[in-house]
Amino acid sequence: MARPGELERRILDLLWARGELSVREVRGLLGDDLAYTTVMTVLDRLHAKEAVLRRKDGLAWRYRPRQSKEQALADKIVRLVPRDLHDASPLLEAFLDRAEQLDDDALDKLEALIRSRRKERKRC
Amino acid sequence: MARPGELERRILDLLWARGELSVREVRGLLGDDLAYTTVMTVLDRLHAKEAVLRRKDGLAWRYRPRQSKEQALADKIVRLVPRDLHDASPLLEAFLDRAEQLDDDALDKLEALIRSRRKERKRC
DNA sequence: AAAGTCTACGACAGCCCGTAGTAGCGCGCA
DNA sequence: TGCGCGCTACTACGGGCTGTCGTAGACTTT
Repeated sequence: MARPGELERRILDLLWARGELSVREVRGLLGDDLAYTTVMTVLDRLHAKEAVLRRKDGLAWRYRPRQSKEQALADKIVRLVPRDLHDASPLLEAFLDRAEQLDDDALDKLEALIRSRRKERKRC
Repeated sequence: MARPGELERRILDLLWARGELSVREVRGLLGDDLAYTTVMTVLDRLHAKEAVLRRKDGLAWRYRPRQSKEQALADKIVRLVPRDLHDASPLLEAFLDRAEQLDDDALDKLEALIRSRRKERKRC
């Protein structure tokens, strides 16, 4: 086994890439020769954790992500950040570090977001 | 038990607050009535994971964080964010959306980072 | 009715973490 | 000089999470 959670992550990635998949489809896309029930179990657990939604399609369930990859990631990060964090810059730098591709457009958008954030804050 | 890792986190927080502590000191500051060896085991595991450094002081070890709280957080985030993240704006948007903790100060810093990003970009 | 497809449920192993006991080592004190 | 105290190293156990799968039953299709 690689790091724990690896299989769950790979399956989630497939769902993010494809939108909605059945157990059989996920199993095929994974390519490893996992047992059908292995994939089913993982999807079932993801559903129990409310990481994915599912909908009946005939006999079978079809699974889809509950939230976008970005939202999921942002949630994880928010859960990681302690409320008493005093200096946020290392955190923000870590973000921007990862984002080589931030073009001017994206930077504009972010600034706009910050401004609207400020306004909102003032109102409350 | 609360969430797994809880005790480790509390102990790390103590080290970040106090700088350097012995097992006995940590145990006292925790306040729970944990066995001495419980605290020792956790510190030992943190050391094995290289989350803390230690130095002999007479018979005993004294433990201190390997990195600042902010750096540790940034590292965790970097590990969480995939390297193939092409467009960071959705993520940052999602983050700004979720992060009620971000105070004005943090927003200022983010703006400053964006500005310096812009400048850097122009230069290249 | 038989064969195939799905699901629900149970199971087991391995890792991580909280929690703790035991054994042994070194130092200072009676 | 030997004893007790403090500290460490090692071992252990239980519970939760994850990867992995088997079995049993239900429904569909042929």
